[in-house]
Amino acid sequence: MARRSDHSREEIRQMALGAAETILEEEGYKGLSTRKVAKAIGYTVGTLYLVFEDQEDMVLQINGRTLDALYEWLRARRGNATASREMLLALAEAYIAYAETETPRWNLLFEYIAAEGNELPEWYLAKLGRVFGLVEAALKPLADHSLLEIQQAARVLWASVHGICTLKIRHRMDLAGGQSTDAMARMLIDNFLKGFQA
Amino acid sequence: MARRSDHSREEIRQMALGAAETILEEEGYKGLSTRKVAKAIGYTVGTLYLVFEDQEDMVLQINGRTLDALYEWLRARRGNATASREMLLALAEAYIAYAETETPRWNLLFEYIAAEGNELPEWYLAKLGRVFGLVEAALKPLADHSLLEIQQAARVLWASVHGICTLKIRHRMDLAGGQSTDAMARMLIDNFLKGFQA
DNA sequence: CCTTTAATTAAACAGTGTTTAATAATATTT
DNA sequence: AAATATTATTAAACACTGTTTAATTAAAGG
Repeated sequence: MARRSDHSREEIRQMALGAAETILEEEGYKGLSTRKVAKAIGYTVGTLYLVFEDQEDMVLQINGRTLDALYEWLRARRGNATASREMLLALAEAYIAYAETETPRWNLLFEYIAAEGNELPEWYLAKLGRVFGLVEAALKPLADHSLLEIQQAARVLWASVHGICTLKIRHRMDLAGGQSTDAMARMLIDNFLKGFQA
Repeated sequence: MARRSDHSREEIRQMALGAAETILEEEGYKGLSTRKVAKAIGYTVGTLYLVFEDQEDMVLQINGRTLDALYEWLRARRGNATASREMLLALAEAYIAYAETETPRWNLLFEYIAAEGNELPEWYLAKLGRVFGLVEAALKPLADHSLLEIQQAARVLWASVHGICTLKIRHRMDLAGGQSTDAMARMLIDNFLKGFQA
């Protein structure tokens, strides 16, 4: 067959991404394959290569949608506290909850490692920046710091929460003295903020 | 052929792990395959399955050796400062340096995700605990805290440094306001400690 | 109606992890 | 020493994987 045009390219792209997300959820990120995605949308692998450069590109586009979803998830859960501390705690808990709820998608977010030299595309960095922005916004009330300092603190804090989340989800912290991930994030934020505001 | 017994099982295991590490270094963790390892040591895949349960088991054993190497690396570089801050900074910088120097091996350390339910084996958790122990030791001089508090702080701090390292190496922080990873770790440790000691 | 265009597929290639039965070199027993 | 039992090792198969290719076929343009 040829030129069925049952669906536009954009439609196929969206269908593929949707199908990939379903497979991801059901079989984990190692169960994701081009053939499965193609079959799920009633096409062949060849068609996928009309819409994605290669599998890495597909993963990157899934990750783009995940970043959007994560942004909305965090925004909906950050609360409306005026105090930095409360908002940061809410963001951290929301981030951890997202990782626990959507573990395979969250894993895929970090599975993709830009191969030597080929950096992440602009549109992807923009989505990433939007997420960081939420943390920056929460830190803004601390007026006695420059914008740069706040940007940097946001990155440090966010990366740290992410690290706690990672080690917990990958079972790297099943050792003695086990606190909950939330408690660890709280310990981090409380102590960091005390130091940052001093 | 059969029963050559050129090498004992244990010898084959060691040879395989060594070969795997070389491949890892040269081709990254996606270039690692059972067939390549087998070929490198002059055997066939079948022989590998006499020595490893499956590829996941092989990865876990590589990771075990990486944890040992990391432990020695950190121990050799932590310095002999009496102050917690200086030792923690040295540890953090050493950890980041290790990740940058041995990126593929370090990546593999977190690529292995225990499949639903099957937890990490005891011997692996022990090796992990030994690494955490270095951080705990650095925090011990802060006498005004219980052992439990120190254990918890060690985990929080270590996870946080790891998070910074991850986001940097996976290019998730190529955004405005770029500080060096070391500077971020310093910011983290300084602020956290100020809060923790208060 | 015929020709051009391009969407779609089937098939191939080279690789992967893993399992199987066959092979051949060593131990053990006779 | 010869025959037998054992087992290390391999070759081949199976069912996958990502990716590329040429062939097909439906629709668009003239």
